[in-house]
Amino acid sequence: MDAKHPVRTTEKTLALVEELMDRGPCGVTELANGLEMGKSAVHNHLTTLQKHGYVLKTGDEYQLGLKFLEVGGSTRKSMEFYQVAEPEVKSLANETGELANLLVEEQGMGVYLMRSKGEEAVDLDTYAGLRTYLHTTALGKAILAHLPESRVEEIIERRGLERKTPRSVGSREELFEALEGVRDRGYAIDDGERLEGLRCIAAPVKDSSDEVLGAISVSAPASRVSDDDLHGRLPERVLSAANVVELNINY
Amino acid sequence: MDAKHPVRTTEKTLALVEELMDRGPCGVTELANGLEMGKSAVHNHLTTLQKHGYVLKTGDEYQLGLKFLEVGGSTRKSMEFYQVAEPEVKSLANETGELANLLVEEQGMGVYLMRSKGEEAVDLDTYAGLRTYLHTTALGKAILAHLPESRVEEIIERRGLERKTPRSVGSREELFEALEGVRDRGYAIDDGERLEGLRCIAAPVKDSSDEVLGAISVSAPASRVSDDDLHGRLPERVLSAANVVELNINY
DNA sequence: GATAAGTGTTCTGGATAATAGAACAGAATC
DNA sequence: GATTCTGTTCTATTATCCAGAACACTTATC
Repeated sequence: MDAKHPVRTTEKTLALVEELMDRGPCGVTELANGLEMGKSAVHNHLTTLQKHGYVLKTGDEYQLGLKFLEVGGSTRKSMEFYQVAEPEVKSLANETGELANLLVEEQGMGVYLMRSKGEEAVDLDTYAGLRTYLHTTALGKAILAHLPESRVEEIIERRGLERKTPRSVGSREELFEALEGVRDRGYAIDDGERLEGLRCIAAPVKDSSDEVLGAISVSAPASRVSDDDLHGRLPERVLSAANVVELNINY
Repeated sequence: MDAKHPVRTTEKTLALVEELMDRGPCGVTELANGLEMGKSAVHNHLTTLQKHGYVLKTGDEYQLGLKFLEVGGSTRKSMEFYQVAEPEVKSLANETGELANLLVEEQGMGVYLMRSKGEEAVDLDTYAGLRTYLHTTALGKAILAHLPESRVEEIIERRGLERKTPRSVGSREELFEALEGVRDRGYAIDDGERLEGLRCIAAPVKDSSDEVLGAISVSAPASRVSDDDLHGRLPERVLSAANVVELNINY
């Protein structure tokens, strides 16, 4: 699993990229200080990345370029699950008027593949590509509930169970209890755990051999989701969307 | 502009990433042959990228992970132009029922920031992040028409004017003539140049100091776009969308 | 079922290349 | 106009990347 002979130079480049992602546009000296590297080394890495389109220079500042979006967009486009689910998530958003999301698991984390806003949708700070802990969202719990228990244990081991808010899952017992509930109901719920006043309903998408491919959700402000909706109209609609994707994936 | 002291190891990693993007999932030997590198070197680079989430391994095959989408999505999200234009492109798609696009220029190439499909939209093989030559699309011509002539010359020098189809622009004279027309009309047209039977209308978005930020377009099959539409209803709608973005960007 | 040819992975030391540090040029600040 | 910031260039030395060989497997082939 771990690199036996890591390429240290590459690791420095990647650290530089992530530093640039966190800081936004900035100069050579600031990056060199943040990464504890010499200015000349940082400069060499930056000009190399620039040459290949991964970094842009405007004046004396460097920033990430859209080449990452090209590579990322291309990998997303090559995923059958995304291709099939995309139109369904879109109509889910249009029909409910709320925010609809698509999440997959990768290396123990949740990755948003897309989000689609309906007419009235709240504007969360999620975006395509954003990573999230699986145990902190309805989407993540819908996925965890249908992974083998050993995989779930691995993921807890690797990523921990840090509490995002006081109301959220924070222990192994709480999580497994929650996952049991998800399996019983068929869908996962987040009632203000991640964000006060926000309710989410998520359903898993499984392939023909019952392996979970990802999850679909709708997020809406509590003011527009009655307690009846939360266990009636909305889950029905989300489950139906997930079901259509399953049918289209399995031919 | 060019790296004086390029980091060769980083360049090898980037070459590996692009090879992986072109080939899709594949093994160590295939990559090593394609890149003319030793197997052990390729293996070291792959495990390093995997360690940081940029590459995934399934069985004996390696493939790109969604970390690129994270970095790319984050850079896109940090662009004010995208933030402001995104809802407008979406409603342009919904109201016309066709395919709406958003393009920016980067390093002499066009980069699609997003595409939004209306009810009847054709399904082109464009995707967020895709790069295209500027002179081959209506979107690109809308941008070129509002760049300083010296920039346009630089871009021609750097990227050439390769013809995509027999009908498309293929010489400096043709291009500058076309750009003149775009400036006169206020919008750019692609009438089957890029793809037989596909008509596109694109309008530039400029900031308060008249610098072009990008372009918005609608693409539709010729069967649904009359000659009247091509110079009436559609450009009006696209220009209006571009105008709204300009107003919202300049406060 | 034995052999051969494929795969990915590990290991090593010697050739390669990354980088710290100093020096430079230019901008901004005081 | 001196000082202190920038980003950039250069070089020598150190660190490290990588070819090539050997390994453990799996898959073909006869």
